[in-house]
Amino acid sequence: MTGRAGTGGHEALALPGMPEDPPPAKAPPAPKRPKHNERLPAPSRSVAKVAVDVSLPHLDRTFDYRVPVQLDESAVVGARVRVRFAGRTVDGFVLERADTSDHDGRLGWLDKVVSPEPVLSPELAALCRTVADRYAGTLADVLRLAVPPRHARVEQETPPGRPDQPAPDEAAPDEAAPPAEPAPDDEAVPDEAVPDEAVPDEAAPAGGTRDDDPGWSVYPRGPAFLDALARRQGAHAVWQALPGEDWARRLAEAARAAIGAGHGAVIVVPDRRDLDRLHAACVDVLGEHEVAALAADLGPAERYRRWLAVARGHKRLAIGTRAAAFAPVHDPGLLAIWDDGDDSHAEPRAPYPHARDVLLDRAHATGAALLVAGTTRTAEAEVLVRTRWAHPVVAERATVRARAPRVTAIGEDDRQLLRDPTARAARVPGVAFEAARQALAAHRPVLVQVPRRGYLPAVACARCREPARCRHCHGPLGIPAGTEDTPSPPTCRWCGRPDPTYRCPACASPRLRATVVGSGRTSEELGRAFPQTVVRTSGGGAPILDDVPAAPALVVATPGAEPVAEGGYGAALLLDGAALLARPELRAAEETVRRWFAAAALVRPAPDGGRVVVVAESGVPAVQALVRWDPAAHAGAELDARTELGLPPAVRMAALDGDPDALHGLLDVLHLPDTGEGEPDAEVLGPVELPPGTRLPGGDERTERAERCLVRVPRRAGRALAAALAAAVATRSARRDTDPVRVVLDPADPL
DNA sequence: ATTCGGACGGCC
DNA sequence: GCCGTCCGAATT
Repeated sequence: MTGRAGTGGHEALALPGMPEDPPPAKAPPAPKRPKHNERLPAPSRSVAKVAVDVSLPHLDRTFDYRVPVQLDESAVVGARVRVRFAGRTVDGFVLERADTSDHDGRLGWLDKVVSPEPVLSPELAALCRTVADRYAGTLADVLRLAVPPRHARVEQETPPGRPDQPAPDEAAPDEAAPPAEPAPDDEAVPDEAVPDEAVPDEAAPAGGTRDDDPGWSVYPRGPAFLDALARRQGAHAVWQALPGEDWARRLAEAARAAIGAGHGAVIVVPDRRDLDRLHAACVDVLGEHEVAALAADLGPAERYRRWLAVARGHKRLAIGTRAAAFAPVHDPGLLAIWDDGDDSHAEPRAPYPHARDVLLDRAHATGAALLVAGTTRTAEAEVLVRTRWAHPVVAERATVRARAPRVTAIGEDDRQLLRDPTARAARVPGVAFEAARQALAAHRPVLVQVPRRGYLPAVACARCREPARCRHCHGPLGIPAGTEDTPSPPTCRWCGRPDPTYRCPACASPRLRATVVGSGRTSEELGRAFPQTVVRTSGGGAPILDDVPAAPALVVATPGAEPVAEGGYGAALLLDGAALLARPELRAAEETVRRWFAAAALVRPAPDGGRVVVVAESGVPAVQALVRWDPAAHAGAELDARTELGLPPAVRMAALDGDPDALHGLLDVLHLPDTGEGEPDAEVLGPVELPPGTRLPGGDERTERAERCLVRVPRRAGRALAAALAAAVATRSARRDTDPVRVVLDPADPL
């Protein structure tokens, strides 16, 4: 009220001299704002539905703003804008223009169009929404992963309508690109998928061979897959590349099939090294002007420049590391991922999407073909095959036998039986020395794959093999780098305390042995055994080599850093397999197989003398898979084992990490999906303690006690689980229960 | 009667 | 998350 006595408040409204339509109560006829400050709404479609850059789970929806006439032209769908939100100015994207709003209250004005560049197409927005939902995350978080930061100068370099290369059909296919069917919620991707007529079982009508891509003809379904690409039939394939395969070229050829038919293509690889190789192949097959290589380490300007070229339709093939799964390729006909078992395909930022699953969702939404490729097959890819959502593209056994090296397994027992003096003295058994000797004699390089980096990183009891653990914090003991003459005492890798008087708690032996031996010592050992031979080291601290010449050399490499050898390696030695397989992780076997095959695939075929020696018991399935070169069978066995144990991907899981109170708070408001069909749809496992020092997102300080709960549901309930978790997280966030709980769906390693 | 502050709801 | 509002308790 004003200075007047309050008793007559209501009558005051009736007093003469008031404005016709006064704002309620407070009515001093204050000096009017001048007219030029007023904003008028755009004549039509004056409502903009905006995705605001606010990652609060309970605010994960669009908000409507009034478009002023001045911004009518520039506030296009997909444009970056600035709006007032909760009293602050925030960034956002226009998702839609509409005539009306569902919002009852007054709409705020769209403050500013940062740029009229339509960076967030409806297709990309829909994909991000789907990914957010699948991972129980927010759209804002996914948009930050999918759309790189703007670089204004780059945007100005080339006007949007003027591609530097003639871009045929620039306008038409863009508009013709919209998603096929909006996926009904319950029959989405392979959880519940129905088989489709993706790749015909017979070879294509044209015959078994495409003269332009003879490389794919080695695989019985290969040519049919390329034909399906050319016809945009939405083929889904799981491809196991043969040893020695020029996979990069095959992928480039697949992209050419899609692009030749007027569509786009996306290919995702694990790292920069693979990207460089793929880029060279794509330029070779398709020419420079079609290819955009997207990598996170380019720097903001170059990153945005290339991304923009894709978004504007100037480049139809986007290749890159995991974020490229979102690359705004128009009308994609092919979506491919190479080596989907590599853990760098998993995004480390919330909501932790995996590139393979992003592409899967995208294939579903757009009707594009999906190609999940690798030398080996993951259990996840096996699910696609087994549900008949995807067809396997694999070579016949005879072809495999002709291309694969000969594999010999040497177990610990074998070593002792052989009474091999070298074997007892060193980690490298005599059979391996012999294979290496032969290869070097044939003037071929020898690949020596050593796990992890460093020098004796982990140790165990020499008598009973019990892993040596810190007496203080139970972290793993390791031996820091030192010299052979003056060895350092074992030291905890978590807390850093040395323990010079270690005794095994199980058997009291003071003696220790290495369980994982780094490349340094192996290099020394082999160097001594072949004194006249050059030793090259790749990875594990040393620079990574891309390739090595066809000349005698010992090439010591860590997994993922194996150089390609010109003409192939004469032999490969895979050391310390037992230690790899013995790890407790869910993916220990799968990962070991993946590393072994990656190295062995670089070796010459058996008929040309190529040999692989793997130090591991020959009876274990992983070794069998390598000996028989049957990665698909191993994936099948792996999936069977996980089905038996109720582990992903046979089931869907969510990991919930947080301090005990926060976890309880979340579980209290979590309504787990339950269809009431007898068996329980969801199980909560745990909580278990997480290792000390586990960082939680948003946790300012190190949480004292971090625990993990696992929620397990049948695959068909995966979406419902994500929805339930998203709702629970939203409830908590609306209540300002802000203690961090990290929700990870399909965690790489739930154990 | 007036001021201050913490809780809570809404955010277009 | 942050702002604004509302209400109760402390303060004048």
